[in-house]
Amino acid sequence: MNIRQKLKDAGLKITPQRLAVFGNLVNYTEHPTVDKLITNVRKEHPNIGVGTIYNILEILVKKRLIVKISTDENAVRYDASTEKHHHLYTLDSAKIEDYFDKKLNKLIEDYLSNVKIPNFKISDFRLQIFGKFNNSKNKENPV
Amino acid sequence: MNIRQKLKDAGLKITPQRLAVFGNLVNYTEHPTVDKLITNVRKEHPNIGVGTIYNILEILVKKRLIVKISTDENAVRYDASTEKHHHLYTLDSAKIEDYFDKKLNKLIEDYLSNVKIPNFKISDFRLQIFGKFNNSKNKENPV
DNA sequence: ATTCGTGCAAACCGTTTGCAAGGGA
DNA sequence: TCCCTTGCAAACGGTTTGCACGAAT
Repeated sequence: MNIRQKLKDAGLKITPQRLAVFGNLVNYTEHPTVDKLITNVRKEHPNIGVGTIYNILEILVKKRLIVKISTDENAVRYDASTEKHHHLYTLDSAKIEDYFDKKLNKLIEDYLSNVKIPNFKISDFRLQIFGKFNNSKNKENPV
Repeated sequence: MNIRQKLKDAGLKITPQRLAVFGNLVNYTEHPTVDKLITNVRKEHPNIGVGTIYNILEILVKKRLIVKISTDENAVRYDASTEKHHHLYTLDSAKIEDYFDKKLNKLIEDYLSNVKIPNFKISDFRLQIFGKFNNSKNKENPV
């Protein structure tokens, strides 16, 4: 399903700004900070305001088209991947990449369903994997 | 090992402020925001400055006595637990609790050591478990 | 005496808000 | 047309920085 359709299904008007912001998130597996997102989007839409971008992001989160990612920076990042997955964090948190692994999903899911953490009802989980990339291809992503 | 000793081993001078900040983090498994931490610490040290607290926290991180926790809030949280563990996030992120589970550690560790993510060298991992508490004991923690 | 740590206050920067003008259905 | 969305700019709040004073060795 494409971006326009997702926006429409969510009951949102299709605007160039929303297409740009949403499209930008969808097309990169490295999850930019809002700051970087703004830079990217302004290549096509030089006059887009930061308020607009934050507004769009919040709406997309509310409509569950994207999701906030935890970081230990003072900046939020967003993830437009719909399929369940995990994240690879580089040590300096300069970027966060998706990691898809259905076997891992199931492994953890099965385990957690058995342990039954006392007094805690699990709704979801996500693995943070810390480390670093070691090939040149990933060292510098054009985002 | 107690707090004083850890500070000393790290080559840090022992000051009332550092004891208060570090001690406060150690004694609560719920990881407060800095804002809350300041409130707590000021009960004993009304004149401690925010700069001092941020400064202390940064030093403790650098000395690896505490660790930053990822959140999707616009506020950093810290964790003084030295033993490897995971985190329980409540849906509104109002608090983050520790979750210790050696079997889970090993399960994931074994799995990850086999999958060998291409071009990525893993140094650590941490599971984020989202959900909510459902007993009164945990609903309101006195922190 | 020198170095390190603290308190204070201003600066910084990511994010939020308010409002008038503009654009999609 | 009507309401939703945008651009702009000011406000906000968590964090950082600079600096002079104070404490420890």
